[in-house]
Amino acid sequence: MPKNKLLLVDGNSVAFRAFFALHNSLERFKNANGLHTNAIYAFHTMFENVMAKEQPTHVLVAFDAGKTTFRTAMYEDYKGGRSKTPGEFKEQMPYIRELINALGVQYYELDNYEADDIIGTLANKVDKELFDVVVLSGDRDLTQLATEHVKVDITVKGVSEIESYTPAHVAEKYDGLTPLQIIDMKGLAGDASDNIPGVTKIGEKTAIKLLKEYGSVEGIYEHIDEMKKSKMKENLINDREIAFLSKQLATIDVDAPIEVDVDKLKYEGKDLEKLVPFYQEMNFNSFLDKLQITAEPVEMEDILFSVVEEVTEDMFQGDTALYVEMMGDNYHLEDIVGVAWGNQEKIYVSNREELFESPAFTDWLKDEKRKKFVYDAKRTYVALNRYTTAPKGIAFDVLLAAYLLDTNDTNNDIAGVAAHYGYDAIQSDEAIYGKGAKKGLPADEEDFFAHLARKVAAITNLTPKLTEELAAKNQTALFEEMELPLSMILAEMEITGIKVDASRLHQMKGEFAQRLHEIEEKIYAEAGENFNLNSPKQLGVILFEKMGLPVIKKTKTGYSTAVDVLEQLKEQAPIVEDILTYRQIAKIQSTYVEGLLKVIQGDGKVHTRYVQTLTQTGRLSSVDPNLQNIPIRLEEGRKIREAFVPRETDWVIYSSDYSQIELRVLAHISDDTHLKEAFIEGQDIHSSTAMRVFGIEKAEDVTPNMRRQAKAVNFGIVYGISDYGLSQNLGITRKAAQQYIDTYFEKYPGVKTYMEDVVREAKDKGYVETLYHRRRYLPDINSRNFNIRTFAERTAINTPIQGSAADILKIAMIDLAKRLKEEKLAATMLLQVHDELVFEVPESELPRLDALVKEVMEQAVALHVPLLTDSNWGKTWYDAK
DNA sequence: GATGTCACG
DNA sequence: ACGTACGTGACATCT
Repeated sequence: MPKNKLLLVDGNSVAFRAFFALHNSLERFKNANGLHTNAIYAFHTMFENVMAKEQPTHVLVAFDAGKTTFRTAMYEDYKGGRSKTPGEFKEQMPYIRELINALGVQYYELDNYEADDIIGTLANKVDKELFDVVVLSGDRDLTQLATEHVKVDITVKGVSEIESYTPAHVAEKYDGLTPLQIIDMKGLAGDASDNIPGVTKIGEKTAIKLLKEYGSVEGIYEHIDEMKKSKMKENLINDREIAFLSKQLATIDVDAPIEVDVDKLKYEGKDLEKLVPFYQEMNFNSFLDKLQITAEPVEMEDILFSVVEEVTEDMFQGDTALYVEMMGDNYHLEDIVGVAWGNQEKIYVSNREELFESPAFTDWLKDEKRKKFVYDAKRTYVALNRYTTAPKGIAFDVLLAAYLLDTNDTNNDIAGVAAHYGYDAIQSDEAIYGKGAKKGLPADEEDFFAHLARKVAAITNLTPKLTEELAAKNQTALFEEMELPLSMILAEMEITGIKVDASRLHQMKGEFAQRLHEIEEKIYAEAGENFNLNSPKQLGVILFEKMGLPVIKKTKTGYSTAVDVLEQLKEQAPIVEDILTYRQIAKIQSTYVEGLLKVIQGDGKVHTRYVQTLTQTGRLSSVDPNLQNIPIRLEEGRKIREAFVPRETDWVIYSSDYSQIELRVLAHISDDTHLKEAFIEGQDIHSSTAMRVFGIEKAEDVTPNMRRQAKAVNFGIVYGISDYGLSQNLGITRKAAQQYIDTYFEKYPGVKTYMEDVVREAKDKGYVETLYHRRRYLPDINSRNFNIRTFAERTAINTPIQGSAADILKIAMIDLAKRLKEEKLAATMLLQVHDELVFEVPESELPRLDALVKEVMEQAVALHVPLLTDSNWGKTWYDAK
């Protein structure tokens, strides 16, 4: 029979260590009620680490009972002189007990005794034949307990570093001492942290020397007469009583009157019923997520549902939750493996293709009046559109709502979102389907159906909850009038896709391959050897070791070879220029030419996916392929745009973008007189800034260089400026950059006030908002760590600007989709690139589209300054410039 | 899976 | 004194 293992944890000292392990993140660890949670969090991590490492069969956490113990009775100054325990720590102790309880572990305390004594007694008492013992503490005093069957783990640093004390390790560390002699050592040398006095002038070193000769405190005093006359001997004689008292104080009582039945300490696993709500209360979302994944197959209550044989109309009564399952991310291509729908009364599940043909089902999908609640409307829409018909009447999207409520908390599956809102009758997809190569449908079809049914139940449960939360945060309109309608428009844009001229790309591929080959050969010749040009590591060795170029910047792992570094080196070695060219072409070749070719579908188009629930600011992102970062700045790359063409030959690509939308938004929110004036009068904004910052009277006296610098300042303002950032960007000194900033704020006091106000508000409320109540929480805004805090401050400044600009474009898109339909234009909206919309349009419709787009975009919202757009068109996206 | 680099707004 | 511009995604390399 394998031996049992008993883990004994010194609750107070581990908690105390935990508190200080994450002390510099104190302000980041706060739950919704303002409770600090750093010690709870770190305690949890430390405890789980040891549990995983030791795999004990039995566990107990011991706590100190109170202020007075038998030791204070002996020596009233015991543990005296300690600085007061911080309030931020004390408030967490009750929750640590609650956590231990939820982790399925018992704790124990005993009047008059410290945790040490409980641990010592239990370690001493258990049957050594049946049990090994592991002690976890933050206090080295406990090392005296180490024996052949008791190992003492002491937390050393951070949350994960532990030092294990066995008798052998003690001997090694203390020059041959046994664990029990540690007590004698404390008797002689004392212990400042517990305020144990010890003998005058004797420290650890001397104590060890004495103990090696005489064995123990008692041994020393038995032979004290034999010692030669010395100051030390005198001290020993004078402090005899103190020595014995100190030893007694340092001795852990291994025979305390405790009433713990070791058999009752058997570890039976976590108590999920307590742990899930505890994590929720503490906002420990990462632990919550992990729980979904690693939790033993939770015994879920059975869920009632019907597997549909034949679809009938009565299956679609009233408001209904709908879920469409696919095994992969790309809903443009993935097979639908199952569909479930229902409400409180009844849930239906089906994996039969006939479903999509059945009129009862398709009529319901097409009926706008019969409301559908879903998780991820766009995904649902695109998939169903492909199999049968586009669903109408989608009235709620749990994923989208969760994202709006807290942008930090999504990208989870339903189970993650559900757990966050206190609903746990569902497991994660990973738990049911597995992950990586092993991902697939469960062996038992019944498990799969039950999982789908639970998703429908979760959506049903969460819809009213999240609706209420949105209202509480004043986000109902944002959700109902902006994000949800937009998701349908995005779905249509994705489905439409944009045509890509593969032959053009193939042609470019050949040309670039040729050029790359030539540059490569040249570089190898210059370097005198062949190496992997794509490896920054190998390139670093060539440039900075072999060729001896000066190291300008380092990364975590070695030399930096980024553009700004190479730019500074190109004077010194011709190879550098070639490397820059190589990098530029290689990027275009791999990411754009080859990358795009890989994702062209059978219809000759690419169908991106806009991720609507990801960014912290409200922007969209685009994946698979990313069509929001197609090259434009450099001519070489810009050519890629020649491959983006309209779907019909007599059509053109039309593009319209907002001019300076972020600075206009800033002018609006800050209400700064001069900034507003510049836009109202239609001035060139960067020149206007240059005039004010450099004190120029006439516009024609602004040099291109001044304008360039002013442009950088304007960018900096939007990003939450810092002297360092601006100096890097402009290649000027920090002092000069600071001078620019100071002058800017002097000339634009409204902007300065806005920045101060928004940061103060963020510190106050913990979040910032856009014009349309999109919210971003900034938990770091009050951090004591300079870097973390200032980063949050810059974010507080930038987010309302970037986010409101995103709001405006979203509104324009919704208005435009509506108008295009009303005006019965054939023109189609294809892409959104943050401040730009791209369409394809029959040439004959161009004038009408141009007028409409301009009108709608410029009138999308009314700001204190005008909104302006620039538009262009041509045979390809490249030509729409 | 993390890291460095580089494409976009 | 601290060491940064804001927001993204894809690719190649290396652990």
